[in-house]
Amino acid sequence: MPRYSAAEIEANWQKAWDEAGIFRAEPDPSRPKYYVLEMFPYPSGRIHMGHVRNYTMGDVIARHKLATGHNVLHPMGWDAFGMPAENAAMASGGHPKDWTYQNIADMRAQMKPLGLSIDWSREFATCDPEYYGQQQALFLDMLEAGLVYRKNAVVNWDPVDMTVLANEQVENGKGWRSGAEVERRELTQWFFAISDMAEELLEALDTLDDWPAKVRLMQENWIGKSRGLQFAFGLNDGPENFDRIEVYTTRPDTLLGASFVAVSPDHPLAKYLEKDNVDLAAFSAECRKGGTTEEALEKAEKRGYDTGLTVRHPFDTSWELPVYVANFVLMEYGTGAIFGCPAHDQRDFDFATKYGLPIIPAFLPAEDADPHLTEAYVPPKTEPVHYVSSFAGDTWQTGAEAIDATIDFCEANGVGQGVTKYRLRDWGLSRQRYWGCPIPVVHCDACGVVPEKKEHLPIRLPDDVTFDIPGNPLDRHPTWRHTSCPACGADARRETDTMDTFVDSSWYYVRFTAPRADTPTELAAADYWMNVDQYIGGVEHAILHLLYSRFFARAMKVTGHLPSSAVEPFNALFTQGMVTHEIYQTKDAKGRPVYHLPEDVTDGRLADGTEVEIIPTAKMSKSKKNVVDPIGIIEAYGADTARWFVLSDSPPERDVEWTAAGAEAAHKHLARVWRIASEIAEGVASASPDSDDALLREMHKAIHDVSTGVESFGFNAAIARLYAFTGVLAKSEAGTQAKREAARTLAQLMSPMTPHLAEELWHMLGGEGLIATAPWPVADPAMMKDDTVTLPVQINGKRRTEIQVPQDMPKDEVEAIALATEAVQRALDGGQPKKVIVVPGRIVNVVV
RNA sequence: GCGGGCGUGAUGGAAUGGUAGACAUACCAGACUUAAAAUCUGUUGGGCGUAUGCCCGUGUGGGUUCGACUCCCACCGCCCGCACCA
Repeated sequence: MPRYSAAEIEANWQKAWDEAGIFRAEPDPSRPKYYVLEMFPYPSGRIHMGHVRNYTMGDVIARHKLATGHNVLHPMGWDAFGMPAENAAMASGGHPKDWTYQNIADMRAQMKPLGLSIDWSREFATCDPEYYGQQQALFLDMLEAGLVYRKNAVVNWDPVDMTVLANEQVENGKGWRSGAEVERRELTQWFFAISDMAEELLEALDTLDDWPAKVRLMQENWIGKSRGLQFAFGLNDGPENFDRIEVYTTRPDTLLGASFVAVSPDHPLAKYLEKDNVDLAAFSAECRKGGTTEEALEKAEKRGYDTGLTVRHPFDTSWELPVYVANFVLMEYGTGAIFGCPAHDQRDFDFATKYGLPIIPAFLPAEDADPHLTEAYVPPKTEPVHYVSSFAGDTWQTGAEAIDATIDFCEANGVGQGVTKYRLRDWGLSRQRYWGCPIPVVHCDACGVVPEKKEHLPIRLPDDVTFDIPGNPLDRHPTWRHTSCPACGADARRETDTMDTFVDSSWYYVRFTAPRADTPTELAAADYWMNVDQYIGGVEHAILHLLYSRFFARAMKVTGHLPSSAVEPFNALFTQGMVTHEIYQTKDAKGRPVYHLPEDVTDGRLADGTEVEIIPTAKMSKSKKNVVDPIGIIEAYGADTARWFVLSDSPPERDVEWTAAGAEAAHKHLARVWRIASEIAEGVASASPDSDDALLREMHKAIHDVSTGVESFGFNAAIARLYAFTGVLAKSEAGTQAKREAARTLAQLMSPMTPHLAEELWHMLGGEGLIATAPWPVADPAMMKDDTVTLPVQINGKRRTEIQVPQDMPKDEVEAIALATEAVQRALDGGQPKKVIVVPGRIVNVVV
């Protein structure tokens, strides 16, 4: 008997699928549609195990849906703009375009052997002019709809990548890509008006039942809704045009505990005062350059500069409070100014202690509590406390009640308004880079900023650029920026900024529904295919990409590029875990760690016998040398083995540890299935198909459990059931006919995970056509049950014995049998049970 | 600091409130073999016992329940996200 040869099988069946065109997706009203999408890859040049896991999961869903009669759309493309291409060009002198397209070709070639059920006819890269030209059209429509605007703003400047970053792209004060300390610069930039949709984006999170709660929560926190009071303190003897300081607070109930007002160094008042005050200028400069990293903030002292100015308390104009410029007040949030209440905020308490400011409690735990606090008193908002003076009758209130009462009181007395604020800021999309989608506008001396005409699109990137000096090559290109004004025809300059690459990935999922359309989208196609039914990707995109996409789906509805029925882009989201591996480490002469590749380590030793230290497990990374290359695995064992392994053992949302032993075992199992099926196929069909109840039962259980597992991302449990079924099949004494049936079902159940092997088995066992399009088997609940069932019998909740009873025996008969058992009789010792619980088909519990 | 999640054999992990440890790995033993590989079979939570069997066991302590890995409370540990957000 020949051995299981994955290489041969896999190439053959990929060809067969290709020729049959079964993964080509076209609208078909006779079948329910199903759009499954994995987050498309950045073309780095090499696929890794994370890709394999991600795409395999999507493929299992897609193939299962195809077999259950759905019209499946399962596309693939390339998130192809971005810095690495430019960095590569700078390092090696090539062109980002060549580098990117070569990488795409390489990665496509590496991906194809995986046998994914992808409609490759819909493939595109975001750097194709056909794609980014449509993105420019979309941009112009958004501009017209007021969803994009230009403003002068303090932005995050990445000094290494020499470009602006969105707030979401700054992590702990560092650029998300370069890791460089982000600087603050004032520039005129383009912004998407995402914050206008803050409330809608927040509210709609509740409708995303099939998203991980964790991701919804992260977005909720990011949007950061808060309700508070905005009001002003009157300023005494302020400079011209400054007669008040607006503040925002979420704890207006602490107003009577106010002891100072502090403004940000970037507040207009501070900036004004700075002009004539060298000390303040120096203080502010110090604050601005201070790092914004976590440690820096933790350690940074809360410092203030006393401006000498005072403000009047809104409820008692004779009550004067000092005005400070303080390093911890952010211009970006609220009004850039706060009032400090040391009694109920630890940071304010520290500040007040340092500068000798009064600490006045607005409320206390009890009427007779000591008002001299040694630290800030901050009870939960739901806990009733005693207010020293109340804005609403009752002096015993919870914080939440007092806040509402205070806002009502202030509004009634014209002191301020209750306002809702969001932490979410508008999305700055301008990037001073070459390898991105050009922003299609023109700067004209006479007309100002003018949108490019749609018939001029795409505004193509010039090919003749150099990367020998830092900065944006578009800026210094000799001719590219020179153009004429679309409005008046005079000489004008093109915008040289390009779009953030997150724009590209914010609408690609719609483009897949009509990838060659000469408008950004085709309404009919979008209407048919959208929304994405199942989206799969890494949790690292929980905020950026997913929030931007949710914004874009709404924006595209406004501009008419999506039907009004569309609301959310992704009905269901699954965030899969990473593929990890042990790290092998030795130390060099100086005690520094040296890492070793998995293939260089055998039984914990290097080839020369040196013992390596095994560091448990971590995400695969080049620097730690714990990367297992999927290509090597596919060559050694075949794609089906790689696919089977990444799905087994660990639940898909958790990390899975790649082990050589596990991969080996996966391959052995597939070879075993192949062997079992071959033997069955070669067996002479017996005239009388001897059935085997145990086999049939296991088969129907497998159908049920695998179907459920595949539908609910329980791939590991589905695979466990398949192992069990295989074991029963191998041992079955049934006639060849019955075994053939069972083996065919096994092949079908395995087909989403190991599609090539499944086709081979199907073919071997005489299945009709392709297994990929064969109807998915249906479990018969009646067949899953045994005629008799083993019931555990508990005495006082502890399992003592078991009984065999017919499946449908009435409760009282089961009870009688249970009571008659030796174990129960012994426990009763002649007495009567206090209680007997019989759960049919489950358990009997006797309480004595 | 705020928010969320997770703690089960040597290991990855199963388990609608109903036989804890499915399935796999690893280990051990056996069959086949001159031998090895491959394959097949069996054992494996801890303890006591010749044995029918008994006791303990899902991070710790308590609670609800006939019955708790599962629900509730407190604590311990680990992981993740956000964070000078007023």
